[in-house]
Amino acid sequence: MIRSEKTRKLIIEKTASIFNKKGYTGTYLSDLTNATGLTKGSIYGNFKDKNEVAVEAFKYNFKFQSEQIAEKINQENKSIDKLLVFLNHYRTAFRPIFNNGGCAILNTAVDSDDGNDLLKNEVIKTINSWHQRIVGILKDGIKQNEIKNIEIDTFSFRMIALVEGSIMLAKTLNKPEILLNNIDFLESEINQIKKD
Amino acid sequence: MIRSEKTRKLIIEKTASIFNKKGYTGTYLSDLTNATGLTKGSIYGNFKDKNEVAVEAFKYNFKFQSEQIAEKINQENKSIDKLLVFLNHYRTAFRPIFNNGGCAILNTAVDSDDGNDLLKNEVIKTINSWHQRIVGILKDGIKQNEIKNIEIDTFSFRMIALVEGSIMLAKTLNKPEILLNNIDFLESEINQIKKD
DNA sequence: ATACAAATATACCTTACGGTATATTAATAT
DNA sequence: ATATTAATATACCGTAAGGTATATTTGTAT
Repeated sequence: MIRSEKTRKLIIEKTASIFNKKGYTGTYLSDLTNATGLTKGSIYGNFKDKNEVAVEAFKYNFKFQSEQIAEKINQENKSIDKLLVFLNHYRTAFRPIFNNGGCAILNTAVDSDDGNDLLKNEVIKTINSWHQRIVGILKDGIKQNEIKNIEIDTFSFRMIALVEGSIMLAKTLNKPEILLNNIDFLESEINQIKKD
Repeated sequence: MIRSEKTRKLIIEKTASIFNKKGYTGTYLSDLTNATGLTKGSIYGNFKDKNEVAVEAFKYNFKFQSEQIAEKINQENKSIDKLLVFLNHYRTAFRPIFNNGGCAILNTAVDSDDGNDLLKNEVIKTINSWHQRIVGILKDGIKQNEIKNIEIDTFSFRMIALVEGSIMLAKTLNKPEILLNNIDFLESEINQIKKD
């Protein structure tokens, strides 16, 4: 790895959780230099501007979670099991997620929704790909005759919405059981769409 | 109304949606002076600091919604109908809510979660009172033999979580149907806890 | 060992942030 | 009409924001 790539990586890794916690406007260049031990000159030598760092930080935060989930999902064969594995991920992952400032999608969606188009577009792309991932699993399950013929779009967006809303509540109120209970609920929902 | 009260009201009303859209750090004193037509001196004559304006703006944003809901709820007698009225509120209210920058609870929760304790505590108080409101309706319904003996806390937090998560998704993706579909779902859930 | 390029640091710019002491204006009571 | 108080505006701080031109250092190929 050439030097600049290494530095870019260093900057992204060290600042990702800061952006997630404090948001785009709330994260200052001084936060970036403090966290990395680098100077502004070095950061601007590797990134066009603060916005580019923020976008990369968001991608990193999401990737960090999605890669763990993808790994678990790929170990399962049946669609139902893939969905359950995905859900169960949050039962243990919520602690590190909370420590990292919460769900990056939720945070960045709210943060960028009124302004900052670059970040907003990135969030939209990310949600869509997450959604498509679930849709794919459901479609496959229906094809394989494992899953009933449900409204795929509605079901998958419901899963995402409930997970995101639960993360917000659980983190804000410091009540993890809200998340855990709603995962229980979604699990029972998933078992209900299972064919016999 | 004495002059200062009038001005405080003016400042809160004119800046509430700005705070909701741009967040605490993202809203500058210059935004406040531009929106109100007042000077910094006048604003600081009526508020201790920017934080106090932000807290009042949040309260105003929430009140704006909750008062409409409360009015509708009070017109119903049966617990089930109160819950349905509350949910159905969002079918039409989502447009003005989106134009105002989205759900104030969601936005402010995310915005204040890592830092700004004043705002955060206000959000927590607000969520708790909202939750208690739903809990009260459910308890009453059970007492009156209208509603089955369900897990009140779990059920009410699920409602809130799904509504909040749906608002986030619907607004970010510009797909109101996500919210509407999930309201449909919650409606059917409510009808299921109804005693025959 | 030296020349060259790539990466980083230094020093600085402009702008505007949040906040405040003071001056001015507007309302009120006598 | 005048004195007093309340409300608002003016003019100003100190600080730090985001960003950049230039100097310096570090790595690399010869």
